[in-house]
Amino acid sequence: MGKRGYHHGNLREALIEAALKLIAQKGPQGFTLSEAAKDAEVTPAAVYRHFAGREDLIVEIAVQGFEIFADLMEFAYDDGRPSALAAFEATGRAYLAFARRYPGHYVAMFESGLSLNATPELARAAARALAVIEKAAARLSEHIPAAKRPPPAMFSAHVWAMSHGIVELFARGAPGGRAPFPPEDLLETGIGIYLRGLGLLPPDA
Amino acid sequence: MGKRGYHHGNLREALIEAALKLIAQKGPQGFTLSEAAKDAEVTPAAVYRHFAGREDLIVEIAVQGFEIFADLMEFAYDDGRPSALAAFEATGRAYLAFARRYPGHYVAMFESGLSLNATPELARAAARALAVIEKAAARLSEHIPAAKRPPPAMFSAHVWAMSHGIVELFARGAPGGRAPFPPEDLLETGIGIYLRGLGLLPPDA
DNA sequence: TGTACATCAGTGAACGCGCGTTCACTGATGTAC
DNA sequence: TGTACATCAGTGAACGCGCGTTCACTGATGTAC
Repeated sequence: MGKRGYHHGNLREALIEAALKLIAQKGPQGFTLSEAAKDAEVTPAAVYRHFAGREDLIVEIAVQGFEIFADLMEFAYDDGRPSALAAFEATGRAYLAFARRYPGHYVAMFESGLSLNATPELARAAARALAVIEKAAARLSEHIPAAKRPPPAMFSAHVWAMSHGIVELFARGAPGGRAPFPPEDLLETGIGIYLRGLGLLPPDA
Repeated sequence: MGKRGYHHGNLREALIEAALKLIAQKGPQGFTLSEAAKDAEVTPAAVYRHFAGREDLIVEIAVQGFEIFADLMEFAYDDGRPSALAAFEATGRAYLAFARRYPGHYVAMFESGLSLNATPELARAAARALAVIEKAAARLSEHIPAAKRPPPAMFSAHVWAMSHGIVELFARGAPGGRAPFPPEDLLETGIGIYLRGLGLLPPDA
């Protein structure tokens, strides 16, 4: 990768990677600029060639995270194909896959105490990601008889809450310690039961 | 309360209260011993008359929290009265009420990165609290035909995940920002739909 | 192809700060007589 | 009731540390001629 010589070559990326590792390991508050710099084999002062400061680095990571997150979910949703239900379920799996594969991003996005309006760029990226979840829920809920249909925003809040709860409690080194079941199974069965409650799945599927 | 004079009177309690306030405000990593001491109008060194150190204070708070939490949920569960279903729902409401009324405790318990086995006392308190959730779920799930009954541990994991997700995403100053609905409503409707999916509530209740 | 030079990424020393923790101490409190 | 004394909760100064950030600098790189 060419860290030979005086110039690093790709310090910006190296700092982001180091920060991601640290954030995933010790949480967003435990992360320090100095340690990220050390990981990238560089003086702390060098960080300021690429970022305005500590906060700016975290924001950058959150922005990147929301963009990957939105892309992943959009890809999984695939514009509602082959069916609203299948697309919805794929989106849920993408949520969990993202949390699992990009733990540092996930933490920066949802646990750093960052305001999603910290910068316009961040606000835009976050809005795009959350819109995918809401669209998937809204489209699916059109299949529910209007009389017993919950508001789409409520539907998507339920699904998001269960997904987030499973990630926080069972997909990390979290407090409960050992997960009683694989998080993927928990999410699939949990959402399945929920959808059955809405009449979107047959009662004994 | 008698902070007159040289001796504080009830410094231990005052420190815990200050720490709770700080933890709820800035998260467990943002909390510092020195600031808690200042809040209690005392020198940082005075803390060491009552706690072995920073970690010990957090553990103490988590233990207290799990004990209040377990008591609240046991009271709400009321040994399964008047029915397994009603008791289960009351327990869920107690979960949310606890998170709302004791935010500092909740954060210390579930977001401080503390191992629940940090001390035997903590392990015991946590186990008692989690056992209430599991018992409520197990008793309720006896009403499901054995063939389509999920394992009780999975049932309670779902419910816990949705409760925790709602707390984290919508009941705090959290990322989503404004909650789309009151958290209490979200939990009630979400769990309601889930229970309907299990056949524990009539399809159109 | 070779040389002069502008650019700018990273250095290294320094700053002020607040942290957790220790230590010898002091003086208010409560008990024994 | 009054005095002597032991207890021990809180003080205040000090420590070493790592933090985020600044600054003048240096020297590798790449371009212009």
